[in-house]
Amino acid sequence: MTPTRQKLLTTASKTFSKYGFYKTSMDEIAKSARKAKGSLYYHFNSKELLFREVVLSELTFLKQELTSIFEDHNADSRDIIRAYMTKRMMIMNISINYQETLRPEFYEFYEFLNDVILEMDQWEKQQITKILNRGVANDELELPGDIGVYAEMLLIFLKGLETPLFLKGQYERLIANFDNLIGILTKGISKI
Amino acid sequence: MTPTRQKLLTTASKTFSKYGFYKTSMDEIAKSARKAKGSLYYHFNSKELLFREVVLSELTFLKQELTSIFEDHNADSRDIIRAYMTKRMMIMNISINYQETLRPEFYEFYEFLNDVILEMDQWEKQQITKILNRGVANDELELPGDIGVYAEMLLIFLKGLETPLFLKGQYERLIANFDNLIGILTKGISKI
DNA sequence: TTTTGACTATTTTCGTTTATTAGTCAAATA
DNA sequence: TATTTGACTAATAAACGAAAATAGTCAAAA
Repeated sequence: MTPTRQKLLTTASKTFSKYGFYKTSMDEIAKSARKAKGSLYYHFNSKELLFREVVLSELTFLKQELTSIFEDHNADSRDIIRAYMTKRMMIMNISINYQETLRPEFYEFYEFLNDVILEMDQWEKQQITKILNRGVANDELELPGDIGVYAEMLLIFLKGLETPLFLKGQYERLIANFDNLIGILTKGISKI
Repeated sequence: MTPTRQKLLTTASKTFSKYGFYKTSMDEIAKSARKAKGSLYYHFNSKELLFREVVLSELTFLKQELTSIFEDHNADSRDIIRAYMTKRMMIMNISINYQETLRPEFYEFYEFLNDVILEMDQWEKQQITKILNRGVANDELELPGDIGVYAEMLLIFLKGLETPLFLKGQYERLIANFDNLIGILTKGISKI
């Protein structure tokens, strides 16, 4: 990662998060970064690919933060799940460019990001499955049937909350109660 | 409810659900119903008020259907909650005009329906609170703290699922697993 | 009291011009 | 060779006035 590329990427991220993908021009990004537009196209082949990198970097950061949570092998499964969910929502709340991809606009915008989102979904499903499996192995959780399905369900639940929390700006208001809901949910799968 | 008014209302509902609020004209509705446009304005003062009536009738139907569920006083609380949630999603899946109000479009469309939606939310919160209270009284549920807050959380959860299920058209694919998720949730609050 | 359709006022669409923006490339730089 | 530059072109979007469509009105009729 050269300094120029880094500079362009962070400037792009800031500008996109301020004006959104469609209201941001490549000229504007280049100018803000004090670089020529040619450099922008040398490093990122198109506007879509640039935005892709920006969203990808937000998701990469999210993954890092989440990974640190389930690496704590001493914690109780229920606590790990709780921490995972809370942290996930906390980071997503500041991932402004990811949030833009949630808008179900008219003509299926952001289709070029489908694979990025899909990859993240699969990653998350994997991690949650890991946590659940560990919990069952430790005799802390009770999950009859396919554990993968439970992981998928939890993910749907989390993703379902994204619209009310981030697009309708209710994160601040609801996050306090969110703990409550997670409490119920984790109690439902807890053996103890 | 005169026959003309009824005819206009059902025609409006059909047309709106086919083309959406903005792509449907009042002329089109009047013509489809084989009535003069003046009649449309005699019964409903504006296009917005007409759409309001249409959505209201969908929500009224939903209320009726849901009411029949928690009137069964012999059923176990957990089963009632499960039935409530499943039926709610089933009816909403066919409430096309309500679904249109879920789209968070650019300029805060459908603001004129805010009070209708708010009223429905309050009604639902009330009903869920009732069910939970009964469950606690019957010693079937365990809910320390404010029961109203739990009801609100359940509602947020249900409303959070509306976007993935209806706007992203995943209802058919996910409804099977939905039961699973409700199972976990209700187990979390179950005493038995 | 309800229904009608011709009528007006307001919005939206359309076609054209103008301006902006995405993307290219040969030359310069390191 | 790898990177950076900015003038350049092609594609897209904004601006705008004219034409069409649509929301809403109203006097007459049923």
